[in-house]
Amino acid sequence: MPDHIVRHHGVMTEDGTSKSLGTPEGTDHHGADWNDAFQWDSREDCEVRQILDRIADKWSLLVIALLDDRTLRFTELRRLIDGVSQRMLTVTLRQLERDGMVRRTVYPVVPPRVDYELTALGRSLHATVQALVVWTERHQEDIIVARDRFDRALEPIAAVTAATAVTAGE
Amino acid sequence: MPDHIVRHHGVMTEDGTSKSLGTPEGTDHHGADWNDAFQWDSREDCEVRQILDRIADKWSLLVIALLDDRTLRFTELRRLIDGVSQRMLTVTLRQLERDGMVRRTVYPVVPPRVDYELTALGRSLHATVQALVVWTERHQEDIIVARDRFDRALEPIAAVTAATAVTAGE
DNA sequence: CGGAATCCACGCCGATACTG
DNA sequence: CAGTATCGGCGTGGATTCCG
Repeated sequence: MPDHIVRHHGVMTEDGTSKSLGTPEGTDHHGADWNDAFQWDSREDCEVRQILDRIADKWSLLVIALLDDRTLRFTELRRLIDGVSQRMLTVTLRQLERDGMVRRTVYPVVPPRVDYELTALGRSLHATVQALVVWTERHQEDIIVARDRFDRALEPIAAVTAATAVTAGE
Repeated sequence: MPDHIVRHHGVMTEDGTSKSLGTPEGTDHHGADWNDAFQWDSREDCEVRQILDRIADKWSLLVIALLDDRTLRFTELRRLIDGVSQRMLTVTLRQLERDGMVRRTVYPVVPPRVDYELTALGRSLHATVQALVVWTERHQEDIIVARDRFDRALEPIAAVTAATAVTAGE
């Protein structure tokens, strides 16, 4: 048995909710005691959560990063972002424009020319987003190692499960 | 015509790619000149992008925020996160465990007790994530205002479109 | 060139039932 | 209590077509 899974033995009570293992206040654990510690609002309809879902979007982060300090045309963005479809790029840019992150400029020429650039709000977001990107770059090795450990720890379990099934089946 | 949409008039050429509007180097714009400016890798199979997609996940952010400095049981997390299904919480926690963000501790008691807590890696991520949350909280008003402006600017266009359709139809 | 609109497939996710 | 397994809806997003 890998001891990093079961790291500590409980009191072997039949009640997992026993106070001897923590949980001081019983069931009343989601009242004011966690909320006042500047934890954010967990409600589903919370504005912050909706906004986070939007900016944490798969393509939004890329667009914001690429538009930093330079103006790009639609097709340029399309080329720079590997794997994005025309539809998703359009949708993403519209959302970012709606949220005030991106300014869209249409030139009345033919064929059309449309430029996209970050607004002040978008640039301020970029700084924070960049911090997240930097964190990811600096820790990606740790994450890869953790994944390998996790996956290798799981393989033997799968093997045992298969063997058990065979044994039980015959 | 709202002038904030067409903010600047081009040269009225028939070629939207005209150099007179910018784009100094012509089509060779995605070579080394943008990549060496510490811009991140835009390739779809890039590790950083995959990891970002994961941690920017709808539920992951909440779980990481809630596990900061405290250990929680499965059911506690379930109660604290409004709207999460048992399935998604399980999946999210497994992914976070696999990525080395969360430590899962199983107590061999009946009924089972499972504790979740952040690892050192998870805590370091939390700091960065928190910055993003703080940014969102501080700018949510700006975003709401921007959305209202955008939506109100769009309504008259829709009205004109409908009127035009009626006129053309009769 | 930069979209908008339509169609459709795939995958995510919720609901439900069952297990240890 | 803390899951796993299975099914099914439906939303997301890709491919395609057409337009200004």
